[in-house]
Amino acid sequence: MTEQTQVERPTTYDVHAVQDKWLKVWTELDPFRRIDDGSRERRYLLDMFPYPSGDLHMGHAEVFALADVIARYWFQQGYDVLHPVGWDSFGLNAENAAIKRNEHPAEWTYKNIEKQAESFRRYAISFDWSTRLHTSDPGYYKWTQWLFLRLFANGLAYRKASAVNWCPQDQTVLANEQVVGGKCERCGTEVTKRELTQWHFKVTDFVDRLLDDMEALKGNWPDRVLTMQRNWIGRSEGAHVDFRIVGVEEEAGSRQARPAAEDEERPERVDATPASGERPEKVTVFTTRPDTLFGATFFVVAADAPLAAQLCAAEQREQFDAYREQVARVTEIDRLTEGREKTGVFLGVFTVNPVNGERLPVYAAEYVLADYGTGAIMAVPGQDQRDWAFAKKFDLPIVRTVQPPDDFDGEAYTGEGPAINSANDQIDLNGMDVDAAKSAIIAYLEQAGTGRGTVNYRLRDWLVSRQRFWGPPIPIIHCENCGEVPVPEESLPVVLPDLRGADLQPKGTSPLGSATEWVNVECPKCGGPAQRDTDTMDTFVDSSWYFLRYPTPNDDTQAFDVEAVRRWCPVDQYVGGVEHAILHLLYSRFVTKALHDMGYLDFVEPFTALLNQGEVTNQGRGMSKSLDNGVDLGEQIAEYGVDAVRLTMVFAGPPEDDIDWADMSPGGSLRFLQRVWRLSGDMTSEPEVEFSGGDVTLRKMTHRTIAEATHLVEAHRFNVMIARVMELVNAARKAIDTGCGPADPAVREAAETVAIILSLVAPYTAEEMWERLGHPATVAKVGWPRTEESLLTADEVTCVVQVQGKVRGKLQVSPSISDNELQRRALAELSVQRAIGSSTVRKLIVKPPRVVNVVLE
RNA sequence: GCCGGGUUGGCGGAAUGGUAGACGCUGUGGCCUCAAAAGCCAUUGUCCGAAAGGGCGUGUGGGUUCGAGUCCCACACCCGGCACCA
Repeated sequence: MTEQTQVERPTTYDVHAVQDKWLKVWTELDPFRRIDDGSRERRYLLDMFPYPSGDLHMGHAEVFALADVIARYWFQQGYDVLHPVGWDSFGLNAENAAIKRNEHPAEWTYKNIEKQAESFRRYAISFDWSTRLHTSDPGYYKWTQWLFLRLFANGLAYRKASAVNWCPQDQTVLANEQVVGGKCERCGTEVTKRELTQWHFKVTDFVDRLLDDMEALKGNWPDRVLTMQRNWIGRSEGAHVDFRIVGVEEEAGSRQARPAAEDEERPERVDATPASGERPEKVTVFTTRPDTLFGATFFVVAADAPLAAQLCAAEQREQFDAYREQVARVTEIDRLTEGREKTGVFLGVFTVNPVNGERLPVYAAEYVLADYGTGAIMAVPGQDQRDWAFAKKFDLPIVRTVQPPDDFDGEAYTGEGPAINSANDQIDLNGMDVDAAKSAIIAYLEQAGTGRGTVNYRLRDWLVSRQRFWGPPIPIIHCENCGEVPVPEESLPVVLPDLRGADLQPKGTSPLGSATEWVNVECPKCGGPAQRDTDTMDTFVDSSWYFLRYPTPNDDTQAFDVEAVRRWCPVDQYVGGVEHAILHLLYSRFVTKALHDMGYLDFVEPFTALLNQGEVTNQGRGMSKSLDNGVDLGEQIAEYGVDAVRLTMVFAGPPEDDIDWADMSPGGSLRFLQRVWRLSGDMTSEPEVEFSGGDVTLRKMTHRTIAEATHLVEAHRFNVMIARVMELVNAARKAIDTGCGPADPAVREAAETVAIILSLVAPYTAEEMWERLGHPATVAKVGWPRTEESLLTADEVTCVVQVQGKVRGKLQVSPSISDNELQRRALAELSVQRAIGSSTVRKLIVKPPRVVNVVLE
C-alpha cells in the first residue's frame, strides 16, 4: 500500500493484509489439533469429505463455513474436538481427465488435492491437519480391501449373475442407488441393462435394522433424509401366495418335457432357476392385497425374469422369444413412462387360484418387474389399475372384490370398502373391510399351506464391482481349482498396476485386465495358476468407513484402532449435502452395522446427528458451466475477503435452506465487518479493566446476547445468532458515540464479546479485533464468554395493552409488577380509554408483565 | 398416487399462543465533499389522512381462544423423495 492511499483511507480495514498476517500465525500455532488425553470431553465433527475435482467452489464454501461454526463453538466451549480433513480421491473424474491428458489419474488427483488444501487453509476451516487422508493412497485402500475381505469372510460379499445397470458412457455397471430416473447419476446417460456376474454387498441382510434404527435418528437427522431412506428401503406388508401350474389341456403335475434346445440358448440363466427341463411345481407371488385374491383373473410374470422362460410352453416359445427381445431393447427411460401401453404375450400355461380353483392364463409382460417381489403377480384388474389396463387390452375378465362407493366412476377401485364376491365353502370375506379381509385370508392361506403373511422390500444388495481403473482393486483371486480365493491379509494392499492415458480407455471390461503380469498370479491356496479379479470397487466403498479411519489415520497395522474409535465415535455431528441421502449415508449405516456384528464397533449408527446444508444457486438455478451462471469462490474472496464470504453464507438464512447468491450481499457483510473492526479500535480503557463498573444497560445487552447466542448456535440457528451480534455492535457503537463513551468498561466488554462470538464465523476479523483489544492470539480458543445471572434480568419490560385484541397502548413496567397495579396502569392509559370509549368493559385479561387485554360488551 | 417439507414486505429472512416484519439487503431523502467513493443520520408492508390517528395485512376457507403467522379441520399452490414396486 502506498503512502498516498494510506492518507486517503486512514481507517480502512484491509482484509487481505489481515488474512495474510493471521494465516501465518495460525499455521504456526496449529490450534485445532485433537488432544485425546482424556482431560476433556471429546466431540467429533465431520464434514462430508470433498472430491478433488478442481478447486473449492461456492458449495464447499457454504458447507464448510456452516460446519466450522459448530466446530469452533465446541473449541470455545473447551471440548477436545476431532475435526478431520481428507479427500475422497478415487473416482471417474480423475480417470477421464487422465485419458484426456494421457497421464496417470494420480497426477490430476493429487494436484487438485494440494490446491484444495491450500484453499481450505486460507478459508480458515478449523481442521486438525494431522488427520489428513486420501482414499486413493495405498495406505488407505489397503484397508478398504481389508473391509471387503471381512465382509467376504462373513458372507456379506458375494458374486452373482443378474441383469445389472450399465452406463454406456462410463462403460461400467452402477448400483441401483446410482441410477436416478433411469439415468447415470454421474454423467446423465440413459442406463441400460446387462447380464453380468458382479460382486455385491449383502445390504438386504440388514434391511430391518436399517429401518428400525432410524427411530433413534429422528430429531437429529433431517426428516427428508429419513423419508428418502424409508422410501428407498420400500417396506411393504403383504403375503406370498402359491399357485399351482397347469398346461393348456391338462391338470397340474403332468408336465411336458421341454425341448433341450431352449436351454442351450440361455446357458447364463441356469444359475438362478431350477435345473433345466424341470418345471416348478408352484409359482409364488407377492401381493399387498391378499384380500383381493378371489378377484385374480390372470397371472403375469416379468418378461425378463428367468421364470418366464421356464414357464413358457413349447408352442408359445417363438412368440415369447420375440417379445423378450423386444422388451430388452426398451430403455429404462421409456419403460418408466407413465401411461405406457401394456404389452405382453401368453405363455401357454395356467396357474390355479388356490381359493377358488379358477384357471388363470399366464402372461409375460414388461410391466411386471423381475427384481421386485418374486417377479410374478396375480392380476386383479378390478382392484389394480395396471391390471385393469392389461385386462382391457387382452380382453380378460374383470371381477370386483371390493365394493366401490356409489359415486365411483373410475376403472380399477383401489380404495376402502366391503369385500364382495369373495367366498368359498371354507372362508367368507364378504362384508369385511380391507384390513379385516387381509387378516382373514392370510390366516386361511397359512392354515391351508398355500400362502403366508410376509414383508417385501424394494432395497437390493449393493453392487460394488466397477469396470474402471481408479479405485481399489477387489482383493480376490480366481483359481480354477479353488474358486474365489481371498488375497491373504498380509499381501494387502493389492496395488493398482501402473496404467495411464490410453490404457485406461473404457472398453466395457476393466482396464486392469490388460495388465497381464499383474493379473496372472499364483493361487494363494493351491499355488496353481490363477487370475486376480480385474474389477475395482465403487468409490462409495471408500467413503463408507472413512470416519473410522480419522482417529488413527496413519496406523499401518490396522484399518482403525478399536479403542480410539470407541473414544471418538460415533460422529457427534455430520454435515453435508442431501445428495448422499440414500447413497453414502445408507452404505455407511450398513458398514457400521456389519462391523458392529463382527465385534469391532460398540455402536450401530455412524452419525448421531446430521445437518444438510442447502444448495448455493445463482439466479434461482444451480451453478453450471452450461448455464454460464457460475460464481467463482476465488473471485468472491478476492473481492470481499474470506470472512465476508463466510459471514454471507452463514447469515443468509437457516442452514438447510438454499442460498441464491444473486440475492446475497457479501458487500453488506464486509461493511459490517469493517464496522466491527473500527469498534475494536475505539476503546480507551485498558485490557485489564474490570467490567463490573461499566454501564449497566450495555452490560445487560452484552450478557443477554451471550445467553441467546449460546442457545442459537446449539439450535443451529446461526443466522439469528449473527443478527443478535449485529444488534450488540449497533448498541456498542451508539454507546461510544452518544452514550457512556469509549472509556466505559462496558464498551470493552461488548467488543470482546463480539470478537469471541464472531470468531466462529469471521475468524480473521475476530483475531484482528482481539489483537487491537490488547490480547494475544488466538481468540479461537479463549473460551466461550460466561453470563452473569444478575445481568440477565431486565429492569423494565414492555407490556402491551390491547382492547378487543388490538394493540392500543404500551407500558414500561417492572417484570415483577402485580396484577392489580398492571390493571390500574393499563386502564389509566389515555389511548386505552379512548379505545374503550363509551363501551362497557366485560372482562379483563391481565397477564403480567407481558399483556393486558380489555374485552368489551 | 404415496411419503416428507414448505407458502410472512421490493429481496434474504425474524417472531416460548401475547407489539408481525427483528437483523440485513435494496430504495428514498439528507449530512460530509469542489465532485465522487467510503462513512454517517433519517426513512422504507399497504391503504385513508396535512397531521394526530385509523383501516387492512403472514397462500385460501372454516374452527378453537380474551388473543392465532404460531394450535385444529378442509383446500390450493410450491419444493424434495419414491413410483407400472403388485
